[in-house]
Amino acid sequence: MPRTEQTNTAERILEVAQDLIQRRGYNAISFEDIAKKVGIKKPSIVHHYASKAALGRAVVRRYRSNFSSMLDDIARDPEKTAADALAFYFVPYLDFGATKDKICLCGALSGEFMALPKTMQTEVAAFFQDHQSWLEGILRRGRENKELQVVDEDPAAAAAWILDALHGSLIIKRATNDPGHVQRLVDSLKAKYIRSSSG
Amino acid sequence: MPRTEQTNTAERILEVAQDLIQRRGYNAISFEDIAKKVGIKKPSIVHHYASKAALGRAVVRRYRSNFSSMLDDIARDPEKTAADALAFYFVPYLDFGATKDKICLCGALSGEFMALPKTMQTEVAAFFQDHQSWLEGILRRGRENKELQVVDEDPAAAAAWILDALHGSLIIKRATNDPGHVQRLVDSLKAKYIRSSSG
DNA sequence: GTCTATACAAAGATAGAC
DNA sequence: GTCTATCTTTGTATAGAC
Repeated sequence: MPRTEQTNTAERILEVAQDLIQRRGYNAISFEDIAKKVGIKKPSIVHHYASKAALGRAVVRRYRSNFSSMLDDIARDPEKTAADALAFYFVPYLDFGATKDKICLCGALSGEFMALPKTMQTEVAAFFQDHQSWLEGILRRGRENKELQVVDEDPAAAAAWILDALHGSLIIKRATNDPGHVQRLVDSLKAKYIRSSSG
Repeated sequence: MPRTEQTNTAERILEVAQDLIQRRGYNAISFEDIAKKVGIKKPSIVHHYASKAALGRAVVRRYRSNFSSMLDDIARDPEKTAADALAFYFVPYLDFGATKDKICLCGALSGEFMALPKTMQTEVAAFFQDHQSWLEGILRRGRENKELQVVDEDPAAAAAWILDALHGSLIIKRATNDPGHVQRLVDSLKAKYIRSSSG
């Protein structure tokens, strides 16, 4: 009856669904799985999200939006150098890397991309494009400022390379059960792009 | 009745199943999908592979084995330099990259890794470990021979980086429908590691 | 080795009471 | 907004004829 509790159900469904997709993918999970974790019954989910596709789309959209807000905050912060921004960008990947069985939501969905509803495909594509653009902007700024070491490289190519490597590292760290995998990649990336204070 | 025809059915099932998984993942496909493409009925598949998990495992095992044979042939060929071997390694990725909706089998399976049968997980993990070891060996040889530019880098770290980037590039090229994505990454990798003949 | 027929469980989704 | 009950389809798998 308290209205505040009820409004949160839609949000809790999104959180649980996201967590499950990051672990197991989209086609392997069901309303039943989600309902159990939220502590409700299957039809209650349908009340909030008309279909599994609609729920899936809402999950990716929210994830993408949250990520973008964070990235924009960093990019706009006048106290942050391009090197700071790049280092901050790595943090969520390091966080996923530190878990045993979670990866980026959109990385998880990419394996079964062609078996995803069209509306979800659109959101996943937009996620990667957001990140490509953002990274490209940071690298370009860092090259002009000399805050980053982007010398013989096209910023667009470097951005794609970084994005490819980070997402690849997540799927491989989980498949090979290698806890240090992502950390080692990020160390390499930092060594390459971020001018070290000791050198 | 001709025995030669019948023996091939098991093989054709593997080929079709692999193709479907590379496009849509494991949990999104069914015996029905496979049977239709092979031109048989569902129960005929079960005759060759006792369960979906058994079929899935056979698909990955065969893929891994074929890939490894190719890699070993290249590595053992005395006429091939480390640079040749690395360039050859990129070819299958470029081939996947040239398709609209196919990626590496093990990359496709990695998104839903935790929702895979244990026996499949083992094969997928072994695939990535095979490739890590092989790349590491080639890079180490190339560094000693001076056939490759691996200077300030640990060969193990460089191998992981290359593997991460290639698999990441496949999932992102498909999600963003970017036909040149993998080619651009491979160009970057070649520029970095393979001493160009013109410079 | 392939088929028809069928068992059985799980999935997404709907109807309607509370 | 949540529930029970149910519909319908699809999935994996089995039984047994040919």
